[in-house]
Amino acid sequence: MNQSASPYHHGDLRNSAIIAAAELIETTGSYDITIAQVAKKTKVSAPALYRHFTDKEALLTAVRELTHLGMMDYLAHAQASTEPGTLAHLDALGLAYLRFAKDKRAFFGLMWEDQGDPEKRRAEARAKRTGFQVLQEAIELYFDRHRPRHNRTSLQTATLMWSTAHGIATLQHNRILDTFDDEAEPGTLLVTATRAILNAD
Amino acid sequence: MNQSASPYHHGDLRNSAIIAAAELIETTGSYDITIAQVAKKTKVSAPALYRHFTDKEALLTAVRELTHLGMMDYLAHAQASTEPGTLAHLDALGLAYLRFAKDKRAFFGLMWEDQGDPEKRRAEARAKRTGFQVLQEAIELYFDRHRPRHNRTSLQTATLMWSTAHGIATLQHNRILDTFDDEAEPGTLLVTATRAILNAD
DNA sequence: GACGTATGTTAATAGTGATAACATTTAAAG
DNA sequence: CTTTAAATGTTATCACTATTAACATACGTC
Repeated sequence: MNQSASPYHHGDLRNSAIIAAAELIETTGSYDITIAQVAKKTKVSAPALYRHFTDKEALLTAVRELTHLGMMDYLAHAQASTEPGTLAHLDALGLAYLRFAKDKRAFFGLMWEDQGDPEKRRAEARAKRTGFQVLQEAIELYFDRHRPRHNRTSLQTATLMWSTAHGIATLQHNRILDTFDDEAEPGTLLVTATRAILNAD
Repeated sequence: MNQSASPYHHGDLRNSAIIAAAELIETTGSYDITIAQVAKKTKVSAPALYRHFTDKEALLTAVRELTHLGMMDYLAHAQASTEPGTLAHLDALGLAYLRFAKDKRAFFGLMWEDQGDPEKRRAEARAKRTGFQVLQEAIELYFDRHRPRHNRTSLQTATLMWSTAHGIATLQHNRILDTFDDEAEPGTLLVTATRAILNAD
């Protein structure tokens, strides 16, 4: 019962390490963290982490899972605060995405990083798809109420909208948007693009 | 005159190193190269490179300059092979961007990387703007011939179009597009978005 | 209570960017 | 020319990385 009596075994090192890593990413503003930093923050030796993660990448993958959940929170909040099937609903989803990219800058960079290994990529595909499907379903509801002039599917439209939102978010993330247009306001760009994609024939 | 007589001084180490770095990035398909690799390829000791670059980042910055020139080639070719002021001209520019992202995968990743230091970012801003301005001017010519229903400026439109192209390119780059929509064809997405952005009110 | 497994530890390795101290070549100045 | 300073190389060294090896301790089960 007395924890300080047996400090040899941590008890929940795996989860603690994931949280420590996430906190480090949060505070340093970069996902370029080291195993040693995580170990220190968890008050454990660096090799101990290898009992719970095959390598550094595996730890980051675990953080990515958390990150996807975090993004889902943003999307869920947007969903809950607007009426499904409305244009405002789609706007809210896109704006939530931009807000997430800005609020959780380092995590945004981390989560879309290429995994290299096709194996690992597949493992994370589900989490990525989940967010995308939220958008696609929202678009379906929108199309139910507002029949578009074009004949693109909800899937095609979602891909188009996500691409646009992702482009804006990424340019903002890498601080390039200002370079192109110092007046550009990401949110304005997004709602403009959204309307164009939904309505154009 | 006899080069092999005095191999101590390389002669043009700075440029050789930049080219070696670029070739390494090309062949390995990643811009995560090491100073040691570049030194070896240039047949010089690693510290020698520090006579010509303050640090690794400075070397990569030099490669980025080359990369931007390379992208300009793609854009220039697109410009030369289509009639200015036409929709086909704008399509060609966007498609050239996508093709560059695919052909020169590692370089595409490298060139848009965030510089962190605002100082360094400014230094590269010019190169980034150059490509953007090509698009903006092409849009101006297009608007001269095809008065749009909306009243967005060429700058706003260029920002919107670049964001979209960049989003598609980035999702493709990070191998996420398939995850969302395995039928999605980047070029088709782009021309669809282009028309929507240009024509929608 | 003995014993295997899980989970820690410290020691050690190869590879990283970078600096210091030293060597050689080149170019300028006398 | 020759002396000398600057430019540009070299090898040795450092602090730090991810990771593995060898060893130690605690936990759960028979």
